[in-house]
Amino acid sequence: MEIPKIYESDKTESKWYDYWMKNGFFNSQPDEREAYTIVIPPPNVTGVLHMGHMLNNTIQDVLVRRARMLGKNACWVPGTDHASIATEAKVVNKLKAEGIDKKNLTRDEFLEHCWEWTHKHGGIILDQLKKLGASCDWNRTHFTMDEGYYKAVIQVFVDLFEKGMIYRGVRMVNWDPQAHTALSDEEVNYKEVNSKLYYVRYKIQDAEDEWVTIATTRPETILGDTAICINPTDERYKHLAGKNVIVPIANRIIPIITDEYVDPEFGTGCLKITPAHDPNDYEIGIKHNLDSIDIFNDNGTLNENGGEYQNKDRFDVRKKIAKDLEAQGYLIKTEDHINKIGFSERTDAVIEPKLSLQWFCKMEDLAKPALDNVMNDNIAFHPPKFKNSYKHWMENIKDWCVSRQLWWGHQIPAYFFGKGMNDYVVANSIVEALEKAKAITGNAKMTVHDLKQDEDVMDTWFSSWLWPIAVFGGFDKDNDGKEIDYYYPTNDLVTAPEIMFFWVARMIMAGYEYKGELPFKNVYYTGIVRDKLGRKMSKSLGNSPDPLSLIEKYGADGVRVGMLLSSPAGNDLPFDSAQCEQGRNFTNKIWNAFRLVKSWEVKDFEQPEYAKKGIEWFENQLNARLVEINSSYDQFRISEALMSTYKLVWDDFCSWYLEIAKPAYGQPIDSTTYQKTLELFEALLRIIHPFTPFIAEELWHLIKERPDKDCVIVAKWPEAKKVDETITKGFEIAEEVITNIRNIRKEKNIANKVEIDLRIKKNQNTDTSFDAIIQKIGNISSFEYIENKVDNAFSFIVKSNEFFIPFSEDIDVEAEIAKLKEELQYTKGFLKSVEGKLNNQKFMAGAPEQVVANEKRKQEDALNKIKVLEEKLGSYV
RNA sequence: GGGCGAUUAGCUCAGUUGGUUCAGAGCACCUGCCUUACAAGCAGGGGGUCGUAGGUUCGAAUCCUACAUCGCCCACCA
Repeated sequence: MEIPKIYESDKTESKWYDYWMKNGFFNSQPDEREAYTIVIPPPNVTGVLHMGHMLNNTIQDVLVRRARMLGKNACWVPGTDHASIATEAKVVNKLKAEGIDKKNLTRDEFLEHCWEWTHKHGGIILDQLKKLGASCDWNRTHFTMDEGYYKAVIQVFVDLFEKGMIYRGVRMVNWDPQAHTALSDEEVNYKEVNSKLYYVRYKIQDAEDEWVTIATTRPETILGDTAICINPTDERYKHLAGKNVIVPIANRIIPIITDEYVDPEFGTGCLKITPAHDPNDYEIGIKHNLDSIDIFNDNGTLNENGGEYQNKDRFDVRKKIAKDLEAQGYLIKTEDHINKIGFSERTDAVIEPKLSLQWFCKMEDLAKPALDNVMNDNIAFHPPKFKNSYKHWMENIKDWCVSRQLWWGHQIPAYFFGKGMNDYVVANSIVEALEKAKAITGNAKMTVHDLKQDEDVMDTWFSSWLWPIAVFGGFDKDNDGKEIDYYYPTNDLVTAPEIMFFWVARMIMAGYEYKGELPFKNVYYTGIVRDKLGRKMSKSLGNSPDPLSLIEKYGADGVRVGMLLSSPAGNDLPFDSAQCEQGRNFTNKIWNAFRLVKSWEVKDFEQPEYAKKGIEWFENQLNARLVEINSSYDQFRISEALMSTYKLVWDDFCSWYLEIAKPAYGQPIDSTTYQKTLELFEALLRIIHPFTPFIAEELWHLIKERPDKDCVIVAKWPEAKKVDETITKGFEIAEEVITNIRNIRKEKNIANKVEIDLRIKKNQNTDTSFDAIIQKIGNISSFEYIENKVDNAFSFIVKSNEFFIPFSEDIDVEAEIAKLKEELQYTKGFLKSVEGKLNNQKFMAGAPEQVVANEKRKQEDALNKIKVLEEKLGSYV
């Protein structure tokens, strides 16, 4: 069989992915096995795969694949999120490009465009995941607007409403004037902005040329002022309390009130109050019973209260009004000022605090169990440091504004039967609503046409917080519950810390509210994928490589390894394609190891001692690595599990084992060693499979012909047997001897193919069981233990034993002496420090027994070595 | 403004309750090799007073206190 020298990933990946799919290896049905469940964080339906997804989903796939091999019934549920505001924004833009204005469409027409867009783009990201090797149960693909899911969301809304946990009210909300919708606090990002502080004076009513000056960053809101506020303790202004002032330009009369809230140190110590456009002013307005004048339209232009500025944009008005104030002598001065301004997470528009009628969800009761069960580690965060910010958020949680003035999403199931604020019912369907409305109004003649459903939809997260329950039909009353009982609670959630509040916290709340139980046992937080300059990878910066071309270039396995090489949980991943290159090199290394093994000619003859010993060592070493690997996995230290796997393959197997086992050039290998090597290779393929599934499967089948269902993806994870420390230690000594031999070969320019002799003078009883390996690797023709030192030889010392390589030419005695002296000096220094400790009475009294014993052993070893070195030096004189 | 976390080799990170070979790994780097599985490779090697300053201790990367720098989260100062 001709095997190419380079592993060709593109030829194998789709082949095996199709094969796995065909055999249904990704699919899961409840059975008697233990379930292992992950629900995917559903990506936005209209998105494409980015590097963050790559990292996130690689981790999930690694966990799922290993769980499957551990004999669990692994179920990874994929799906997408309708992403209400993001998708709606995209569709609006797309229509705009086609010359269609959303305003001219009916709701149904617009939704049709949304669905079209969803169907066109929805599958892209899932297909990309397949290229990465994601072993999701695709039969279970869900979408947050699927019929059943939609029903569940409505049902939860109705339920919470009936429990009194959802209410409707006028509140100051974050208004996005571009998307024309309210946003939750979590959807607002605050950024520092250079702005100006305008000092504006207001004339005191009925006074001769008496003025009061306020400082504001938003002069346009003067048109909405309904009071001036001062601190009651402020001596400068005390006398003004109760008087009235005239609002410049608007020429309205407003009162001067006092409130502790005002900081006398800031600005002039006088604050203008605009209850309709500032959250604090709103509070003060309520407290002092002030009027509230809304001056903005929903799109950020001024409304009829804006007078001559009506229909102009808020930022234009700011400039214009500043000029006008100046011209009319109201503007005293302006100062540069840095303040924080809220921006919409989705549209990046400057948020306008705005009074509006919205739906809210009470959080206090929901938050309690969600906080407690994270703090007590019933739900474990990895890394645990995220518990801190989770706690802080949960303890200061505010009610959740769940309504959005959008069309794409789950429409709020409130049905209005009259014009009043409270003339509505909340119901699962319009039929149900009609019954309720009839009951309330006593109007038996009412029909569905008398009902008008609330136009708004719900926040996207109001659907995704139900994900771990809804994907298993947990809200469907007609469902037999077999699925939800079996798969819920899920095991691990892998997600980004950015959505800890948006999503993770709320899933936990929903879990306790609706299942009385946690939704997952572990939350693994990934970091942010950054470029070499430390910038977040994003489409707008154009610094993100295309995942699919990476896969094309390095292979999916190579990319997976590259992503995981240095990404401990919670740490950002500084991405460098060199890491994928390393990953690809790793797959190639395995490939070539396989080529070597397959190239051997096999014959029946007695197994050489070195091979026997090599197998004994490697089996032990494999167990040792397996213990490390399992422990790393159990602690969610995926990068460390990968590194141990990497070393097992590269260092232990390729660099040591294969070099030991391989026959001399042109010579055959004995069948025992050959069979054993294949067995060991299979064990390696199992262990690498979660990280590099494609090449593992390819080699699994190249090793031998197998029945259909015999695939590494469903093979058993190897069992870690007890590690024999004497083997580990013994081999370490052999390694040290071999390294010394290699060094001498290199220093003296003795090619590896030139055989040499080795003589050993034993001064200490050490493990000799790997002598055959030293002989093989060192290419030693004659290997003997002797009593006396050898003249004219290169020499070195390992564990007080002297090794000699006799050489016909004269050796450089001076150099040998210098080397010995140096080593002697070091050892003496070492001894001194050890004896310093042993002579310290406080150390002897305070240190534990074991530590003292160790120091004593170190002393003994050092004394021994000094003796050998001195004798050796003496022999040169 | 409040809180949290970090600072260990050029880079990315390990380092479990202070005490064995505790100063480590991978990559990068340097040297020598196209040796017959792999140059996407092999063999060997250099490199850090563990952010700074104090303190506790027989002993500190590890514990304590300040300070410095960076990052994250939260927050209504106009």
